[in-house]
Amino acid sequence: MDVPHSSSNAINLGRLATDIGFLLRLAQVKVYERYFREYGDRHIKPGEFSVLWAIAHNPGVRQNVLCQELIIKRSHMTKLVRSLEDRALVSRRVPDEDRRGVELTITDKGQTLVDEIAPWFFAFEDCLGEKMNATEREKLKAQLLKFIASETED
Amino acid sequence: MDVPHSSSNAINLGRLATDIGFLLRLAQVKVYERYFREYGDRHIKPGEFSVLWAIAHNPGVRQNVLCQELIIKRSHMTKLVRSLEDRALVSRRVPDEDRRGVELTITDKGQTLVDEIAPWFFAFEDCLGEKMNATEREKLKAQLLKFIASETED
DNA sequence: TATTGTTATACTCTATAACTATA
DNA sequence: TATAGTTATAGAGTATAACAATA
Repeated sequence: MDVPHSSSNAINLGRLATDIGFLLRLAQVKVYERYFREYGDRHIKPGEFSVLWAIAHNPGVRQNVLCQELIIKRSHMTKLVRSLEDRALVSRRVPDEDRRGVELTITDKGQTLVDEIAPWFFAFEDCLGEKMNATEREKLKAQLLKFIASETED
Repeated sequence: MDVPHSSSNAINLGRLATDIGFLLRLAQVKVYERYFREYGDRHIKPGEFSVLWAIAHNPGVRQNVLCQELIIKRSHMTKLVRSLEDRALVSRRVPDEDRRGVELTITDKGQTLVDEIAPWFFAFEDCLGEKMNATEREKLKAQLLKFIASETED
């Protein structure tokens, strides 16, 4: 198996070069770098968009459910949601049925932003790994989904 | 294709559920969570080990080369290396040939630590995705390597 | 001028724990 | 007691920019 840098570089990473954790980190850093290189001036971060998108597709979703689904810590979600609320992109409502919780709904302004962002956000996704062919990209996604499933509910 | 949470959950993530960037983040978070659940008391973080390991396998490696190979920013590498030096695990030497740089070498104490850590660090790696079979894990690694290569030198 | 490493600052995401309000 | 959310604090890792020393 070909390892990263093996052809162009003097350094020997040994087993680390095929460590799944290491490879996942490299892959994510590459995506992150490219996102900010190409869309850094768009002023929306991947984490923010994922929350906004999830609320848009699940009106009235409870904040706690978002935490579980997107694997974001509660304390961090509080900040993310507040930031979105400060920009009038989402609204919060305390339901009478259970006044401990908060229901989140996207605003018209938020929906307009999602409609504007989603095309290029997912176009970016389609470009990732563009030097692989479509079949290989789908294989990678499928293997990642299996991996995540195998590491869930242990 | 099966998407995460689709069977057990009420929330609809739409296209986000198969977004490569999102999947990479989920996979990495799962690895991170498991590492600290199982090895949190070992007092060595994955990033630290990767630097220590790379120095052990490349005596006299230049700090800047480590930055490029492990994709760690220079300012962050300074802190990482200093932390390792403070624990007497690596030593620094300014070469006469180019006094701008620093050559890194592992100490006897550092080598002893690497010898102690490496077995369980890589055993952890072997356990990741253990519910997938070995062939599928190798496929995932292969696809990740292709992906990283396709996102390098753009 | 360019390169290597350091320092400083800031932001994201993580973790933990204490706290309030509600169930 | 347990749950939902908030607040506070800390740490890792990222980014940027300015800086000194050297090439």
